[in-house]
Amino acid sequence: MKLIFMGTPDFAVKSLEKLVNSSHEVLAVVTQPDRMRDKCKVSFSPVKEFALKHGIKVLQYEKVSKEGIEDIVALSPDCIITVAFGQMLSKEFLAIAPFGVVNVHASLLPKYRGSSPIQWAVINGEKETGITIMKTAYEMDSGDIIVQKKVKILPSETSGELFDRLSVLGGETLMLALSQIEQGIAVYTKQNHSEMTYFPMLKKESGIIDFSKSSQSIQCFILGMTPWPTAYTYLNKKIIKVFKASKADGIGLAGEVLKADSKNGLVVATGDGALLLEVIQPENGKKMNSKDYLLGHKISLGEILGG
RNA sequence: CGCGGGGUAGAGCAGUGGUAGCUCGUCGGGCUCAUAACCCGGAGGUCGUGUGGUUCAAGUCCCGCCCCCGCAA
Repeated sequence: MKLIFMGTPDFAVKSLEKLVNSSHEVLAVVTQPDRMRDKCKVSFSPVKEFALKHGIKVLQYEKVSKEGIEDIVALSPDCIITVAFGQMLSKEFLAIAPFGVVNVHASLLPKYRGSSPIQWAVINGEKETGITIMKTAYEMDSGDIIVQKKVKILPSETSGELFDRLSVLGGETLMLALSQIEQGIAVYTKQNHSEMTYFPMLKKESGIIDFSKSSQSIQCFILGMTPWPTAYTYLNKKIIKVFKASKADGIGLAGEVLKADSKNGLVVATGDGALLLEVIQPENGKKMNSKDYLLGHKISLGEILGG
């Protein structure tokens, strides 16, 4: 089939890679404008990087549903694929291709609608999640399901690690769905909308740790926020990122520093016990073990993290 | 040319223009039934880089370059 691929981050690249190495023809790639800056250089989105490397035409619009419609229609694709694209599509746009717009979503719909399904699944301590391939409908993540695959979430798996696994599975599952569509044997199953859950897009500020919660849920929170947007707290008004924590003994006010020395590491009280913050990153510092951090920084006991 | 912090011992950090320091680790010794404990002693640095500038004197001030990081996207 003749396809147009729309996506932006690394997650989408795996699917694009599958398509490029298949019998399908990728007419063009649509990705977000190059507004991402890294240091002094302008860096392209991962999807754009990949497309350029493989000589695929790249199109970029602030709103593809408005500015891009004519270009897309002119290419007359059989089907349009979206993977973590980051723009809402108009009804008019959804009707361009004969087979419509097919989306790869990283959750078991109708659960975890929204743009950060992987992180939220980890944050909520889910045991499993998956990939859903659906035909995009106007309402966010509400389209009919074509194929769905489950995966287990491993204990102490971070969002980043799960991202990697799901991006591969996403590509494979997409291929399966496309071949079904091509052969005309695809079954479109309506979602049970009464069971739907929706979680908002994560922002930088979403990463602040609430130490009044249970140790368990804070651990899930940290895993879910890693590597982005990153769980963090404040110490002396400076941000301290937390990458890894394990349960420890102790009790105190939420966020209270119970231990802080290079032998024990940094132990902080939570709502139902305490956590040892193992791997942290101070502002302007590298990621390091909290024990190393404490060799050069003194934290007095009883200090409250956060706020 | 987006804003900002930083590169000093194996690790993490101090260091007001004037002998290079602290905590931990490490090595040796001591005390212990014993120790991640305690005591004594030692090793380990051309202070990111430049046959750069200022100075009687630069880790410290100025200039260039390299690298790391935070914020913002």
